[in-house]
Formats: sequence, C-alpha cells, structure tokens
Amino acid sequence: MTQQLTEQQKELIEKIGVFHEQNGMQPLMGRILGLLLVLDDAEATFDEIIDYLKVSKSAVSTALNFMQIKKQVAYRTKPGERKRYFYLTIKHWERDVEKELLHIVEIKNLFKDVIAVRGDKKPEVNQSIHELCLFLEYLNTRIPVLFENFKKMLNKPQG
Amino acid sequence: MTQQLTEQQKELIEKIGVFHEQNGMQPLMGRILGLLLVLDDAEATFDEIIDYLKVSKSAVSTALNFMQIKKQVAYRTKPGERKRYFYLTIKHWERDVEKELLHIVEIKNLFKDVIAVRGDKKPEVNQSIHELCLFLEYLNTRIPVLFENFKKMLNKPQG
DNA sequence: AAGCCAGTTCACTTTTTGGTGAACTAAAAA
DNA sequence: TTTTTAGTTCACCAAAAAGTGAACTGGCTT
Repeated sequence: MTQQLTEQQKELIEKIGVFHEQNGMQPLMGRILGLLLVLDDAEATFDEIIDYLKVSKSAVSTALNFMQIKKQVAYRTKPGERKRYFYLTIKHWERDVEKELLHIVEIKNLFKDVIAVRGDKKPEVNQSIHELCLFLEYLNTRIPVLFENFKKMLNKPQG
Repeated sequence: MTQQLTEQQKELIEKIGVFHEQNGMQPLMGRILGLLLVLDDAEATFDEIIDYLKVSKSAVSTALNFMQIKKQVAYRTKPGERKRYFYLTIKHWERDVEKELLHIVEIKNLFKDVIAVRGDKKPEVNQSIHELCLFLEYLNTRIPVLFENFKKMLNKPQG
C-alpha cells in the first residue's frame, strides 16, 4: 500500500491540477504534475500514481506517454527493479518558461496576415494591429536578454 | 443579405479561430475575434455575425456577452439605429498582452505553496523550483519596463 | 516453456462542452 | 396599444473529451 497524502498535499495537487486544466491541459495530466511536485521524493511509479490519484491504468499510461513526448516528464529505473520512476523535468524550467513567452509572440504571424488582408477603411485599427506586431517583435528580441540578465543578477546579487 | 467573405478572409478567420481554440478559448469566440479582425470596417452587428459565421442567435449572444465581460469586445450604436455594432477593443492591446505576461507569472504562488509543503529529501528539486520562483519574480518586475522601453524605442527609432 | 511484471491498447461508457431552436423580454416604432 | 426589432434565456441535443476495464504484449524469472 502506497503512503497516504496529507490533506495539504491533496489540496495543492488539486489547485495545481485546476490551474493547468484552465490552461488547456487535460485534467489528469495537471494532477500528475501536481503529484510529482508535491511528493517528497519528487518521483512516483506507475502504480503509485494510480494509487494516489485513484485513476485507471490506461488513463495514467496515456497521460504519461503524452507528457513524455512533451518533455514534461521523464523516468529512470533503479538497479535491479523493472518499474519506472517518473519525475518532472523541472530542472529545465527555463526551456518551459521560454516556450510560454515565445507562445505569446507566436500570434504575430496571424496579425501580419490580418494586416495583409485588411483594407484601409479603418486606419486606427490597422495602426493598432501594426503597433501590436511591433511590440511582439520587440518582445521576441528581449526574451533571451531576460534570461541572461536574470542569471547575471543571480551571480552578483543587488547588482 | 450580408456581403460575402473572400476565401482569404474565411481561411484567416479559421486560422485565428483554431489558434485561440488551442489556447482554451471557445470555438465560436475565436472565430468572432477572427471575423472582427478581418472585416474591413472592423465591426459587425449581431445578425451579421450570425450570417457570416452560420451560427445561432443564442450562440452569438452567449459568446458576445462573455467577450464583453472579458473586455475583448465592445459595441457602439449608430444614431437612429437600434442595433449594436460590435468591435474588438484592439486599441487596448497593451493591457491584453500584459495580462498574458502576468498570467505566466501567476503560477509562482502555487510553486511557493509547493516549496512550503515539500520536505528536503530532494534539494536539487527544491532548488530548481526556488530558482523558477526567483525568475518569475524577476520577470514580474520587468514587464512594465518592457512596455516603457518599447514606447521609448517607438519615439526615437534606432535608439 | 510457463508465469509474472509493468505497462499498452482499444472498444466502450461517462462527462463535459458547444451549440440549437423556440419561447420570452424590453425598448422603440407604428 | 399593437407590432417590430434586437437580443436573451433555457430546455434540449450532438459531438468531443476524458476515463474505464479487459484483453494483450514483450521482456524477465523460474
């Protein structure tokens, strides 16, 4: 029998799950993220996940495979054991946050298409869309700088 | 009869719709966004939306109300006419982009909760989460600066 | 070679979502 | 006052998403 989760842990898993659900992630995946964050050893086997979250094998299998493709989750095995210990690839949080930032910028291409298609009946509107595109382009150039400067700040604090 | 959309316009509406759908927006709302972006006069009445997008009154009513609450859409009336001309509040794109950036930062609070709950069995994991929080805090402070510097750049180009 | 372990696959069920149509409402027009 | 216009509400329906359970697979163990 797998160890019990505290009430606190359960609540937090749920909150994390709901947060990710609202961001378009499938419910179970959000809870697996929460579970692996909240567990002291930051990993769990297939059967432990089933046990903790009270879901079926197939649901867990599907969710984990998807999350592995998306590089959110990986697994290791312990010598002599066959079962997989799944864990979050949280050490690559930079890559993930960068992806989120780039995603904001992504819509720029659609706005460019919009500009190409629009007539000039409403110049103020065209101007707004144009400015937005300029900003997104600017933001795009600043993303790497944000990470660089953050690292600098970490090394020499109060800089 | 409402004027016909060109193939190009239809395609672009669909692309914009799909993009927003994948970001958790309801399908019809995404297409309304696309429609109002693509139309030369950047506005449409209730019945025109029904006509262009081939959907029911109730669907449009629900979608528009929601989008008005979210401040994505507003309407005006023309003197002497009763019907509403709905348009995108695109001139407030700064507010919207800022909201998206803040949304990335939002998860910081959950990670803080995670840190509070986690034991110290896996210090590397705790360290990663901690660094992530620091970065999100840093990003949070940089968001207003991004907009400020963009505006400066607009005023004196190549600066 | 027989059985087991750790997961996978797939047909099916349940739940959620998105949308429809008809009846309704409030304000303006006739 | 009745009708029309412009939109709203709500009970219902269809489709899509999410999850279940049972049968299956492929590598290890005995």
